[in-house]
Amino acid sequence: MEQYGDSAGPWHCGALQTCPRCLFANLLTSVLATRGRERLVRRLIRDPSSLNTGQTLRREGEPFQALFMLRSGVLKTFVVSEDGGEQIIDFHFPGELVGLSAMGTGNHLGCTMALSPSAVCVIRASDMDAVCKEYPDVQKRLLQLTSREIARRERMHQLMSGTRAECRLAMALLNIAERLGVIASRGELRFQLPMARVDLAAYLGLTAETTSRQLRRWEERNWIRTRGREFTIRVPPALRALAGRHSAAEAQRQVVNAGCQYMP
Amino acid sequence: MEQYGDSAGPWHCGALQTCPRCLFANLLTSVLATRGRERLVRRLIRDPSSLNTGQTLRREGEPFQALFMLRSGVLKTFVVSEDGGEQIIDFHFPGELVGLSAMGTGNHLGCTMALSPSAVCVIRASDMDAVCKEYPDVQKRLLQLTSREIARRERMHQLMSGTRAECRLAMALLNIAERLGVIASRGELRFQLPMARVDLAAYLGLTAETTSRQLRRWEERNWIRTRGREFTIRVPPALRALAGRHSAAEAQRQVVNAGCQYMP
DNA sequence: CGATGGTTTGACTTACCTCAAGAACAGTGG
DNA sequence: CCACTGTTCTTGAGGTAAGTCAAACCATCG
Repeated sequence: MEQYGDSAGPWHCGALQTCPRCLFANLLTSVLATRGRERLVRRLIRDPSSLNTGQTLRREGEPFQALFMLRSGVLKTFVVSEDGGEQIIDFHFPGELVGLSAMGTGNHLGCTMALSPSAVCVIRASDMDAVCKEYPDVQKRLLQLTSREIARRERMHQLMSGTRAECRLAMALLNIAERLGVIASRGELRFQLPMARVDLAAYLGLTAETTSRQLRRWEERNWIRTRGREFTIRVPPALRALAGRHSAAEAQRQVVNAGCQYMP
Repeated sequence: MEQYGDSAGPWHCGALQTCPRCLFANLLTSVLATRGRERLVRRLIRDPSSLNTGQTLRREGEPFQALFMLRSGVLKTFVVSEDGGEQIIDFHFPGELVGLSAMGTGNHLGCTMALSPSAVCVIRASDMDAVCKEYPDVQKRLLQLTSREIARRERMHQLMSGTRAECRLAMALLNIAERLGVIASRGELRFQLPMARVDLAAYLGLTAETTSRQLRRWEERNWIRTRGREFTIRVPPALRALAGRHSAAEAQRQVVNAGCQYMP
């Protein structure tokens, strides 16, 4: 594995250096030989740059001009409703591509802001276009990623349509841990919650109070441990059970009795 | 405008005939000359086919093998949770592409079922792959559509994170009317609700009872008129107001004071 | 040190869910 | 055509989870 920049976390890497986990891993993997990739990266990443906490990456309604690959830090995308309340559409974690939803419509739905000091690679739309035209495989990979984003949002919808606050919160915490790349040690998941409770609540369609109370209830049961934003999920299976493992292959087979006529 | 097949609705068209509103409009528009398009369509649409109410197009977890373009009818995609309850991920309306979310992961998240007699164009993944390789512009268009799907889901998330049942329902009804292609006559929107109340409720994370009660409340105020599945939105602006027009450009500007450093 | 913004906690209210029973409706078969 | 069954939709009564308002608490930072 290549050498990273200084120690701002596992995802952080030097300015114009090759970036195996971010861009390479997600966009160019198995597309080109190493030599070609490096050249391509130089062409795509024009302005590797950084944001301070609270700085915005883009505003609502702005025209789509670039994709962003988040290297380090965490972002949130939100819209502000008439009454002034924020509705959080999504969080963004290191290694994720930001702005995919704006490619189609041509402008951004919400405002994206840094929740912590963050570094992004800026991939201009025009550059991306040119590269895609030249290397169809890159475009195909981009299509795959975009499709996967829909799948992620579909699962999110599933989560949100579960009425109970418990479920939403449980699932959200597990999801965040996963996207942070947290690895279990002795069965526990330890991580820093990257956003304020209010944000987490707004994301889930809850209030900060309910969130807080729910967390305390779990803490009493020793399922989790919180100290400020320091989180430990001590019994991940408990939360997973709450989140409602929606596989249910058997139950489904009982309900759906009609045959599928296209997929033999 | 070209001649359609028999009168199964505005979207319905003959079997292997050119299909200006469905596939052409969405996937091949402004890509190729008319001659080329027709040939391409023949290559892509292998099995135009139909489903009866209750038949499934695909099951949960099945591998991705084809995209579907819905010509007529309405579909729902859902997963069944452990307790046996359906969670509805999405509805699909004529002219829409079904299965985009499975391209990336390689298999389908939920089960897709017809809510009314439906007709679909089947576009095999292998065919699509080949055509995309040959015509990069087609792939680009597909990417755009996929991206737009994310945007749609993001708005959906926004809707779901609004806690109130009122908002969700209002927004959902307007959304359905829009996707059905309903045009206002004398300011009113009349249409057949294509799904059962239970389904609508499951989609929104509500119960059928709350849905029913909410509708009655609106009916008392003369905002809507329902007779079974026959719907009339008599005062669309009223519902739109409830749905919470989340533009709020001014409010946003107050909240977000940090400058945007990438988009001049 | 006080100011600030995030977090917790409490008391109260309300919106929504649950359960249960009718009412409307469609399809079926006599 | 009319009882039938089953399904969907409505309506009601009652309980509970989650929202609201308000105050106390707790870090962080100037």
